[in-house]
Amino acid sequence: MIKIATWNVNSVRTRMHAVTKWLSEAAPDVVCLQEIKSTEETFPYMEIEALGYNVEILGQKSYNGVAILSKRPFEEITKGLPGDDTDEQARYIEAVIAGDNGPFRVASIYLPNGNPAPGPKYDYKLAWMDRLKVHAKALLKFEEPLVLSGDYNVIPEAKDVYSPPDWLGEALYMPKTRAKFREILGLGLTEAFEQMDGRAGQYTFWDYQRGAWQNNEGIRIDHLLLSPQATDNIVKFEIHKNTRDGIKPSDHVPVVGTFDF
DNA sequence: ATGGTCGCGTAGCGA
Repeated sequence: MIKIATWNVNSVRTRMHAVTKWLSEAAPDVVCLQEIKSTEETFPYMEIEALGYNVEILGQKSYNGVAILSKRPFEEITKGLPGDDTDEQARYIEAVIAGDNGPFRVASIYLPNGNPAPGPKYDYKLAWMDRLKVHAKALLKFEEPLVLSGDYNVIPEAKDVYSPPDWLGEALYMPKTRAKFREILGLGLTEAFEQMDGRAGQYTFWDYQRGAWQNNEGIRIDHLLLSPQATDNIVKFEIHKNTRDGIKPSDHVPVVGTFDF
């Protein structure tokens, strides 16, 4: 069994107390981190490697930054989303890892927020989603287990947000955003959540402001997108809500899939 | 109620 998790930690250095505790307790085999807000110079390699993980990052100072942690060695690493050589934001890293019955591929994705919409930031979001679609289409041709995991900054449906009317003008919920997300799914990917759960009100993010966590005013924006070969082999899906409690939590919680790879 | 909270880095932006 391979346990694959995604977690937007909102600064890996500030979150190390929570990250090390969760890694020890949940013991995932592969972890996709987003918003590490660190470069290779400042990333806490030692503490994470001490817990038994190999670490690869695409870092950036102050903003963004993604990482993949794996108990198994990496067979291949790709840094950056193809399709725009001028894009300097660190939002994509991909790895091939050996499973028990052959290799599987995992990506750590930090899709742009896109607010305010409309505007140049929203244009960047939509263009980034187009690039992701092109790349996902190419990856699906391998016909292998593939898990595209991360903070998509997309609320797929009304059931995935506490108050849909409040989000109509938000880049995370605008019709064009959701349509593009459906286009990506339409390539032949399945959302792990929809496959295994699908209920309304299952959130992965609660804002720091306005007592959102205490009032359960959340949104579901962290997703695992699966190729058919991964969908066929998922055995468990969990949202680790308890990490939203405690001292200095991230505003996102881990989303975890277990696979018979 | 046009606020409110984080993180980075030390002003103001991004979320």
